Amino acid sequence: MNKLSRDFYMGDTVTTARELLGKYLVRQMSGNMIAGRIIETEAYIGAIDKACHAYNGKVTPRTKTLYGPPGHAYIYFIYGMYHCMNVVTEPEGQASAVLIRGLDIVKGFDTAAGLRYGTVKLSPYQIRNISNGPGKLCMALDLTRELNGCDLLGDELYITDGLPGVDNVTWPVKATKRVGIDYAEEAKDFLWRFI
DNA sequence: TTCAGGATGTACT
DNA sequence: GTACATCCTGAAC
Repeated sequence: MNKLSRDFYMGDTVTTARELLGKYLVRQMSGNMIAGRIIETEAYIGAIDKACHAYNGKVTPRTKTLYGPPGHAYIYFIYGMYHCMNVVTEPEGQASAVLIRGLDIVKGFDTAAGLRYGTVKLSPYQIRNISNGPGKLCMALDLTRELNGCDLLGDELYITDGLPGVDNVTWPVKATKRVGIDYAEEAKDFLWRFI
């Protein structure tokens, strides 16, 4: 397993979004580790994307991280109760990021279940829904604003191209329209969502 | 199995 | 005051 390098995040955001599929998001906590395969992403590019919080050079306390150097986590609070996690891409000064929308938990399932539901005994319905959405995966991995701006080349939260004992899986990549952003007008039609 | 409605903090008008 | 990169619950098919 190798951590993805800073260079990986430096390039084009849409390309990075596609390449993040199948990679592993790893969360290290005291004594516990949770890892999940990335199965769904979306690209957000501040300069030209009305859906992005930082569209047209907007800077707010919330979006500040987006302008920072690549390879950092941008975690924000939405709808009053949920978090979403992005990976900051492109060089410092470019407000671009890849939203992680879906994960397949491959390590530390019980720990993730405890964080998300408060129990390790889950119904099939709960197992299916443990991390198949941006808000859900943040609950399962305990991603909060505490980790906003966290360096993905550090030890607490990072992304690798493989894990010991876990087979890499590949499957056809689909590019689709993004969801939940109808207000963004023409930007909602960009094929920037990858499954 | 799908659907409508509510919860709720932050940022922007 | 309004809208938001969401999810869960409960009700109807």
